[in-house]
Amino acid sequence: MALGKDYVTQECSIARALEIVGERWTLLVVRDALYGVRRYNDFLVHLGIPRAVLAARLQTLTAEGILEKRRYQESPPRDEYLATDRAVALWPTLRSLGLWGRQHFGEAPLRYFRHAGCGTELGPYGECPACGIVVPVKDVLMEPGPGLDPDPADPVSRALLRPKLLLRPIGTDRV
Amino acid sequence: MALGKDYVTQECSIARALEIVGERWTLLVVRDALYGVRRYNDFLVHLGIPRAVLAARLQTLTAEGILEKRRYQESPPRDEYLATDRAVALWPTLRSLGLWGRQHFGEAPLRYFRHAGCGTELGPYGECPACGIVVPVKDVLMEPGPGLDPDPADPVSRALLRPKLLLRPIGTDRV
DNA sequence: GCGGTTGGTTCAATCACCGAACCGACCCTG
DNA sequence: CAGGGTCGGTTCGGTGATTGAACCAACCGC
Repeated sequence: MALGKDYVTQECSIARALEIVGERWTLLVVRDALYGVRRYNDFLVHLGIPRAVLAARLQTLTAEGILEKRRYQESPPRDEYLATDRAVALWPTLRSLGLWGRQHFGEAPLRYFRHAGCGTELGPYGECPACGIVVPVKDVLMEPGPGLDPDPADPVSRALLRPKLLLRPIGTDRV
Repeated sequence: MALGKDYVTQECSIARALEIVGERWTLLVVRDALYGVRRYNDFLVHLGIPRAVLAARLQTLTAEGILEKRRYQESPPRDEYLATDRAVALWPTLRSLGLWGRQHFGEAPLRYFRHAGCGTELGPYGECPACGIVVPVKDVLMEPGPGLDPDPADPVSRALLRPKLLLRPIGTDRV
């Protein structure tokens, strides 16, 4: 975020956070990372983001320690971007933001998030009402809801139709 | 948010939410509204936002039902912008975002948020650890922390140095 | 040798944001 | 009743970010 003026005058942790994740697309990239998207091309087709912007966001997110660039094969050299603890720590924010969007502007739920251990749907703060604990992100099970297009075009959306644990890499079933 | 391309392809409540509050400055305007800022000029000096951008944000936030424009005096005609339920519903998001910013990128806490009833500092989800309840926004007491500039320039920041309940209008002690 | 995949970079056009100036309605003061 | 101040904007030129399309390079499999 640097558009002539940043939020430096704001003495506020919210402003500090928005300096880093407040740019366009950035929070959606983090969301996808938590959903298990890891590769440049998968982010690209799933988000419909311009390539240059995606490259810039991945770079700043990596520089800020929110994603981690890791080589997963040597020949040809290929890197993937993994969600770090800082990205995982954004889960409550993303969860409450999504809940707000659905309750005030959405219709049918698009995705359900459950406690993988017991199947109970998460409460507003990511807690499991049945178990009385805050569910770790890796134990959150994501399932498609009724509002979701059952036959999306891109393979990443299609992979996300199947129930999956957050942070687990998507199995795109590439051909 | 309309820059040639919006987030319409995203079937996601987070994307829906970001369409509305994802633009630059928007979440800071909502934050200020929760802090008790109500007037155009107070937003202006506190945020340091360009006038045209502020006018645009206030208009869209009003149109989306997040703020409510209300006349508070007739002559000269003056309006104020009040936080609606939709703005209040963003409190968990702002709270967790601010917490994330402080824990990962901040140093000393800038503001404390306490349960007005018992004085206990709020937990990460806006709950009172002592009382075991989620504290309603109007019962949240905001107090300055050690990291805050003790003598800020603008009168709104100065007014926010005193402990105050969220949503209560700031007393700017205007001359 | 050829086409395909992956992960980018470059570039012109467009759009949003910035800062400063201007404006109109109203008030208060002398 | 003229002059200055406040409040809540609008207008406008300049700058910077975003976009979409094109290009590119390394490598693979055939």
